[in-house]
Amino acid sequence: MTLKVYNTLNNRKEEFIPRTAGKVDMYVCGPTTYNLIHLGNARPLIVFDTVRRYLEYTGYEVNYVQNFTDIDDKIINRAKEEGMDPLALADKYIKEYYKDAGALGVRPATVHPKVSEHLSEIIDMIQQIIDNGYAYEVDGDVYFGVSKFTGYGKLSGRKLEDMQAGARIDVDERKQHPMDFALWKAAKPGEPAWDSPWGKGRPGWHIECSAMANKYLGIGFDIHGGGFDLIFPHHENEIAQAEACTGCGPFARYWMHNGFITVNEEKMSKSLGNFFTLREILAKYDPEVVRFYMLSTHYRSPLDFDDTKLEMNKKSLTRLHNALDNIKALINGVSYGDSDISLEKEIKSLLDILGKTEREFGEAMDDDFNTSLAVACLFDLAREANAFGKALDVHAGKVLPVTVKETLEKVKEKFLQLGLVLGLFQQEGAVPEESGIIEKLMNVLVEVRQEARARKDWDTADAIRNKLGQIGIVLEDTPQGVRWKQK
RNA sequence: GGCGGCAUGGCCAAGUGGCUAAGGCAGAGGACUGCAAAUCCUUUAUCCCCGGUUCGAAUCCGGGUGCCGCCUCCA
Repeated sequence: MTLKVYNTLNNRKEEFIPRTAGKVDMYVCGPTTYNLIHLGNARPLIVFDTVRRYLEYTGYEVNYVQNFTDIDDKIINRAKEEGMDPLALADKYIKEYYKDAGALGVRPATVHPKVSEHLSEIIDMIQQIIDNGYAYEVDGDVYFGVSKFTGYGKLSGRKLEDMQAGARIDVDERKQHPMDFALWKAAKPGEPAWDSPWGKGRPGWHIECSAMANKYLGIGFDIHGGGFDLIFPHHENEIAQAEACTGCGPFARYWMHNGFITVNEEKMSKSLGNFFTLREILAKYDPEVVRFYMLSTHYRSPLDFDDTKLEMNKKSLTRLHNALDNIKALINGVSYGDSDISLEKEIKSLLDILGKTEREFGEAMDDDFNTSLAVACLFDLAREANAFGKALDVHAGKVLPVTVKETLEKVKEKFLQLGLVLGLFQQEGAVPEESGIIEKLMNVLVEVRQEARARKDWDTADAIRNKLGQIGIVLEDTPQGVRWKQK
């Protein structure tokens, strides 16, 4: 099994070979923290968190760097509106970011560097680029001269000549080439500013990632990720800066880009009125559903978001949870010991399926992180496990061989393990609180209902079940006894 | 205008040359159940259109149609 990764740099799937055996260094562009993160921000978080989890699952040690852009025009404008200090505003939304990411089951990166804490690295890098002849200063601004960097356009597959023709921006006459971009912006009155060899100012947008990736991972690190829209100009510029500074390349070896999220088939944007913060979605849906939804499509494909699909995915996920619940109920609700019931054939068959699931799951993920297929593997296992449970039903009430329990434990473990690679089932281990009082109350209700059923008093039995149903508690009568769960 | 992507059953979505085109949701039928729930079994596709390459194509090539994205801050 070898991992293949689609590399935007060459527009094809390539075998993944890390620069250091057993280790992966990856950098993912993080949010500009001027607001709560929106739906679109959530996708790369989930995608690259899953990439990281899978790499770790296959034995790599992953060094994961994700920046926070806490110095930026949008932050400055927003801060002005709210009468806040820009850095304080950024800091506030960094805290909110952690809440949202955490809810989605996204683990914190190994390092979360902030622009505001890396000014000296950034300034040093800009100076080096100037010294190397790739950048020039004009009135306190510093621009990168794209025509001097021969590799410009290699990531996005664009040629400078073509871009010139299509440029729609007002060209700053001080630029040597219309596509030149700012490494350093001179401060206007009232803006946050830092001292530099070119006077007071702040970094341009692209330089931060080059500088921080370089600091924490060094030139030639393994994976650089982000959204499709960042290919140009952001990532193209990152490459130009880093390689112009160090004089060598490649800056990063594998470039991965996740597809966009659309809402009702249109790009999400404030002007179209289909802009959603993650918070708004999480108010209506379990974060696990959102995560599952995003992983149900390959990361490079566009994904359309709407309530109908969310609802569909919620039901799909429930099927997986039900399978897990069914397995657990069999483990806990059946007596095991010496038994003359033979289930060797069923056990062997289930164990074969288990091995097959694990293998196919790996093959799916090895193929450029095909989470859609990987999820299908979980559904296949769920069906087989349920069928196994079905086979046990005919022996309800009898003592079953311990090997059955051991098999079920293995299935449960593998199910949870593979689910966790996708970041699912993270709540499974959660300990129920409430000092067990709800548990006790439910036992009383179930007992009363069972007594009613014993004397065929269906009206009473059904009334209890229906009324519980109205408050979101589902009762299920199974061969192994009564089960209840919250909907 | 330049560049790139996509088009698979009612819906979502894998599959990129060859056994019966994964999986999920919804629908239909059956089993189980006092009735349910959960679950299992069965069932639903001429892979956008037209040409071509090939013994053989959803899958490769050409053309067409439709949709989307990037080129400007954007995940």
